[in-house]
Amino acid sequence: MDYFLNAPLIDLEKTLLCGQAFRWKKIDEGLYEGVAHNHYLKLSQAEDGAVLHNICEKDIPFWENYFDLQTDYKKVLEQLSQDSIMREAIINHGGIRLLRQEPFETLISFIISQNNNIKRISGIVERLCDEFGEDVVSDEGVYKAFPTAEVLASLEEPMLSPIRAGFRNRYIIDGARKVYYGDVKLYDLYNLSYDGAKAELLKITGVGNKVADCVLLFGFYKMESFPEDVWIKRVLSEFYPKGIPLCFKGYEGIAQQILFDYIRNNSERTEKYAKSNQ
DNA sequence: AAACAGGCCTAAA
DNA sequence: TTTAGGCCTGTT
Repeated sequence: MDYFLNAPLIDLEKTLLCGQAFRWKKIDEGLYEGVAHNHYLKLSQAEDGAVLHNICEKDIPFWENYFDLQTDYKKVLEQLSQDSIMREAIINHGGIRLLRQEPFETLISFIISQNNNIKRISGIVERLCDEFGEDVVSDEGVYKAFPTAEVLASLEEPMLSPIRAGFRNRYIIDGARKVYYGDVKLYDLYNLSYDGAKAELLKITGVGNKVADCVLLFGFYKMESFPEDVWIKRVLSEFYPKGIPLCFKGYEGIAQQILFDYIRNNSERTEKYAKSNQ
């Protein structure tokens, strides 16, 4: 069945391709496909929503959660709009929704993301899945799931060389092993505070402040996480030298995504930072 | 060709 | 505790 996902304001192009997730592909105008949490999906942009093509009825709750339907984006944007710079950013970049991603996939993906660009990150993730992921069979064909911690924990560094992640290979293996052997109880982090969960993630070699914040935001939906990468640092120094406004409170992560896209794309005020690579 | 990419590790003060 | 240099690979 095709299912209309009621997601007010959603912009699939931005939501799926802005760099919060790395397994979605644009296959035609307004049409995308990808794999998330072992579920394949093809979907297309609609007015205030998306059409999920040929899905099982039992998967509806899964996708509603993945696309963060429990968050009222109209209300959130109204709150964020109390800030004038954000109000301007929202005009063209307010259609981004946070995706509620799988924690282990998020962890490894953002380990890979460091000192890297979205295009290459996507390529590395794709090769990682092709090499080590299990099959996900769909009506459209056979796709690959993101590899499990168990599989990645069993690898030695040279075995990862085909994915061309370079110096990140040892980080990937360290992360997988710490998760698989319970040194970091990844799936308990849902129940910890932001600070507590972050301290756990920082035990992993290759996970620093920024990667941890991304994992907390995209993998554990801790909305107060505000990952500060080089782009956001430009936003902060240019627009918010005294810190981010109070009206971001509770939704710092959504604000971050909007500002990230704002400074990288289509912003007259920020075109001096024209992105070189994507 | 040289710099840079949604950073982090390590060594050294 | 903070800071500089280096890092795989790929692109411009």
